[in-house]
Amino acid sequence: MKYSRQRELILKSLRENCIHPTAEQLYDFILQEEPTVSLATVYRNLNLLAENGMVKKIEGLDGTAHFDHQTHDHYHFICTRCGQVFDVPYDIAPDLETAVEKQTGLKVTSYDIAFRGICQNCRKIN
Amino acid sequence: MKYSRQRELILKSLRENCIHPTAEQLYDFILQEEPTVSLATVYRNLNLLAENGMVKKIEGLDGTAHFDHQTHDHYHFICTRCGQVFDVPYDIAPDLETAVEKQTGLKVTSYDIAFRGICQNCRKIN
DNA sequence: CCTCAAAATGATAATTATTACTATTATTGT
DNA sequence: ACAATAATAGTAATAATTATCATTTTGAGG
Repeated sequence: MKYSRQRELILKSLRENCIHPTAEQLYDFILQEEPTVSLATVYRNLNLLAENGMVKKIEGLDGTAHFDHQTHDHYHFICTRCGQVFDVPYDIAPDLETAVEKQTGLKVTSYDIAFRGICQNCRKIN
Repeated sequence: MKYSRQRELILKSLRENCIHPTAEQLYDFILQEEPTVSLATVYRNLNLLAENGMVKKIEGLDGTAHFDHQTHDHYHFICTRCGQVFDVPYDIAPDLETAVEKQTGLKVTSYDIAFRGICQNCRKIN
């Protein structure tokens, strides 16, 4: 994997954006700093970075993929009203790989949990 | 919600298909019995049935939505080689809603776990 | 510091999954 | 049987993502 200015910018931008953005959201953000990057480059690099474990790709929240600069184990909660994504700490359910393997014999290489609900902000409003 | 022959057929077909099919897979299956149903009808009804809790919509496995006739609490494992989806029993991690609420204050209304790995069949082959 | 092969890019076309639209048909309560 | 309402088939439209490809950038070796 060779260096590229664009990839560095994408990674830096993701780290500055703690909202778990989609590729398109991150693209819009990046355009402000560097208006020549291509949407395809953003998609390409986010997937590449995810394959290499440098970022996390989160699927199953709302149909579109989100990206997370935090790579340590943790889960996610999406507010079904405002769409905001929150982190859920790993220790609410640690070591599920082992639990699954014990019960089913299936060897888990990765997994995600997508929690859904209404966040505290939206709950207040209504 | 009025009765419709097509919806009944869709539900019946899903129950006969324990492979957690996508809308399109189920559509192909249904065509053999009833060649006049529309793909749109399959999508419409699967979503409708899911909203009413009669089937489960599974997202986050591989980018496309799968459907499950089993409505009781359980999780899923997808083989990243052959794409087959397996059930994972609920008791490997029960009552996560409460765990999340205790730790974060967020009220969970639903959640899914998508486990990934290589299934036992694929493991044998390679 | 040149050269060149490999990798990355931007721009856009293509694909895939899903939803929207609309005229027609089926269902159901009266 | 009638009318109101919901559902359908068929297709167009949309949204998200990936593929393509000509051009540019990177980095290792002479």
